[in-house]
Amino acid sequence: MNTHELDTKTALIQAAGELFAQHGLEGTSVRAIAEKASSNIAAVNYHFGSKENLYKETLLYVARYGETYPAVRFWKDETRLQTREGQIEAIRGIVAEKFRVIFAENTPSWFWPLMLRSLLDPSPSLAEVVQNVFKPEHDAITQIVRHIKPEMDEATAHLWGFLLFGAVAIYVFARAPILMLLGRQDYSREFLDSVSDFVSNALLASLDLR
Amino acid sequence: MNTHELDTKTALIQAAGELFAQHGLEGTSVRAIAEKASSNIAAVNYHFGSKENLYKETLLYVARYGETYPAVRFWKDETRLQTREGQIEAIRGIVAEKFRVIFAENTPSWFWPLMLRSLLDPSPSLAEVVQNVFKPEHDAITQIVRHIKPEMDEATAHLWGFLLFGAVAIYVFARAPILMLLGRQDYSREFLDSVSDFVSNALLASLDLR
DNA sequence: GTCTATAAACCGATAGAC
DNA sequence: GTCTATCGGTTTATAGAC
Repeated sequence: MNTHELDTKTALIQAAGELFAQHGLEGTSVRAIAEKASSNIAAVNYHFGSKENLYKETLLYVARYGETYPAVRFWKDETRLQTREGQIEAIRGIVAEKFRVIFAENTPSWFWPLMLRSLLDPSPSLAEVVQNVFKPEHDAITQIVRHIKPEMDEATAHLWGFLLFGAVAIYVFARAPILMLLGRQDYSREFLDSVSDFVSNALLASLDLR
Repeated sequence: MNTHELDTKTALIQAAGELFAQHGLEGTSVRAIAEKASSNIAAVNYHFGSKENLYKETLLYVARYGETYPAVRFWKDETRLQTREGQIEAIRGIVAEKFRVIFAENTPSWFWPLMLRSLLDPSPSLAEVVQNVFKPEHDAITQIVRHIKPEMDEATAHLWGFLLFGAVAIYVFARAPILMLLGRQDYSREFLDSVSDFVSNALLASLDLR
């Protein structure tokens, strides 16, 4: 696989990812992808076999280059979770890094809308995405929460993980309605910082950590 | 408009709603809608003018028959919010009713997936949906929260509303992944009750109401 | 590997019979 | 109001030239 071929494949994945994020798998045509990637309609089938396979590759691409597993890292360094201050720092750090990575300047804006859309769409790739992208981080979060509150049962720890997920994800998949309700044009850096702070505080309060 | 015509229109809306929820506007064909509604491909254009217009009608149908504005009701009956117990009851009641209505037996399972998908899709109907379906409830929630905590500024009250929205919506749009992570086949009544309880407690904790 | 041309199927919308 | 037939356009996928 030479450089040129890699360039074409990457260009197709990036063009496709952006279009899939906006219009979904079924709403995006191979022609539109080829045109956006400055390629031709035969290239998609040559490099990926089919549109469905290219869709799966765009999801794997996001999992590879947009990965954010802050809870996994905090859980590996368990010693920092021994003190109350360390626990607070961990929760704040996890939330802050999620917002920071998801809305970073150099994170393509289609990464997470595509990820969340893939959760809503019935697709054969869904199980793979959940297993590789969401399960490791979710598992680490439940472990951390049960470490902080040993009396919490496993079922409740799962719900806490979903609360964190929902509190962050809403700003991705309901971006347009949120901006409408706030009368804003876009999320500013200051706004995202205040959201991260607010979400951290709410999650800490639910753990009796202040 | 006779009964038969009403039947056909309703059948088309219900068939279309289910397909739009699964495959989106662009992923659903007029032929598939007509077949599912046991009608013919000319019926959609005869009754609704276009596929886009039928899409808009399915959203209005959900807004009409699936409406759940518990916060609006609680805010209208402001006297119940004077005591601490009344405030706790209000928050619990709002959360419980949202889960109850969204996952009710007689609520078609496509109602809220379609609603949430419409937030993610760039569509001319989005502004109308936000204005008619989400804004009234969101406004009531911010009012109630600011009544409970008068020192909270308006921006933070908005964030609290989004926290509530995200905490509930995650169980709609990430239903499949959540079931995978829990190793379940479906949400049970007991599970949804425990989720409603957990979310209420977390939201109350963030307001220092226990 | 890249591209044009094209095949075969499908799309939304509509005309016209009943 | 319902339905079939059909128009004009687009879709994915592929064959074959370079």
